[in-house]
Amino acid sequence: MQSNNQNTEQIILEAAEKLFIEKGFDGAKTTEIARLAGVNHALLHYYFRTKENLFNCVFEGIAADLVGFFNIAFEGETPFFEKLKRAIELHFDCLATRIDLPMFVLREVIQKKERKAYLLKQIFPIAKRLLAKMHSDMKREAKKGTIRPVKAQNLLLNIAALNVFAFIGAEILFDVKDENISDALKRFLDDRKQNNVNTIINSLKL
Amino acid sequence: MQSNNQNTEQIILEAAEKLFIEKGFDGAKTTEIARLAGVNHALLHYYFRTKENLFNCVFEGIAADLVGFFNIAFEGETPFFEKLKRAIELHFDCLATRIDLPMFVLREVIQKKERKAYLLKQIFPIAKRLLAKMHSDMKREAKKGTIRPVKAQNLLLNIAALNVFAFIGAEILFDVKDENISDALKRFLDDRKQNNVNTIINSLKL
DNA sequence: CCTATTATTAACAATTTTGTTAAACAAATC
DNA sequence: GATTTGTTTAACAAAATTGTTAATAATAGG
Repeated sequence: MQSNNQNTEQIILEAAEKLFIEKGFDGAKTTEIARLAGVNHALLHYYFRTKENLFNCVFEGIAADLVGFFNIAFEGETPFFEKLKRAIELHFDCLATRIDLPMFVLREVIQKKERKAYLLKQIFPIAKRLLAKMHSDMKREAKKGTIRPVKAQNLLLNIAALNVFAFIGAEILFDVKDENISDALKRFLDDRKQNNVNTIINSLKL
Repeated sequence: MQSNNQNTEQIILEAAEKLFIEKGFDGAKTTEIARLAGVNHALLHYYFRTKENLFNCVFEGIAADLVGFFNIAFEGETPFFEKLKRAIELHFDCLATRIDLPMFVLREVIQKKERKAYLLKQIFPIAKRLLAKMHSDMKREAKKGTIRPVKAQNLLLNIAALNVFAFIGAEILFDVKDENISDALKRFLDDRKQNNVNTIINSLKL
């Protein structure tokens, strides 16, 4: 079953991604990754040189996705609360595509300061732009008297907290391995999504 | 510098706690724990037999603390919003005593299903009682028309999300190693604490 | 003070883990 | 078809990691 192909690299990457997400950098072993990928473990080193390197390939891809999720929202000229609702739901849906990504990134970022530095460097310019946009929108609304005076930073953190924690909670309360997204889990996430929108919006409304 | 004492066990436990929290079960090595404790690494096995065992001693202590934090709140006959405010602040303050505990427990619980089972078994009866109390209080308030109709489960999750994420955020945005709780971090946490109370209460108020 | 018990260490050992190397194998190029 | 280039494997090796054991040091009890 030797593939002798360009996509061997991809197969290793996919196995690595699965195990790194499941067990973390320290918990996942290169031998196990190779075994899961169905290749000799020397091949893993042939393609990626070191475990660290392989991990970074996985991590940077995921981090880029996750960072991008913040980029989409808060553009356009729809009314504020509509825009806010859309942003929260969009962010939630992005996270929902792989339930275990948020916890993976948090875990690895908090554990190793180089990764933290890497992520912050990615996030900072995006967050700054987003916060500026939110701030100006919120100032306008506050002047109109339609929302409470809340700092944009706090609103953003509230959204992140509620959305991210939905998936952390899901990992604690349900079995999220593999593709078995049970009905109970689906209901839980739907419920949390709606709750998050309502909680944020109601907390702002006057 | 041989202590030859009863407290050697305690010294090892403290070193283990520090490294397990910092690096996780897989990342922390028993040799390093012994070195940090200043003892021969055979002694670690003499007292705790296995790494797994040592970890459980650390973990169960911390988990018990963390679980207990939910137990204090929502008793007494003060007005609902006062009670709620007090509960949120108390929970926040408990977590604040060791900023890195929430992430530690989440990480380990999500990674190993035995630990998850252990924690859930601890949490379930407490959460059930708490939710029942919240539910009856909230029903009364809803009837009075002082709060929106929100499920107690969602309110509890919202509080947990906002409070826990304050410390996860702190770990990402600040350097939380050791005891150097910087002024900036202190301000951040104070700000988040107040924000969390306001967000929750405003999201409920009609 | 002698003995039994407990605490501690040095030395060892099995296994795991990451990584290398040289050789086999396949594919493409000339 | 020979040569070159890139892919894959088996075998090896060093270091790390967890754990054991037997001998030594300290302590307590009689």
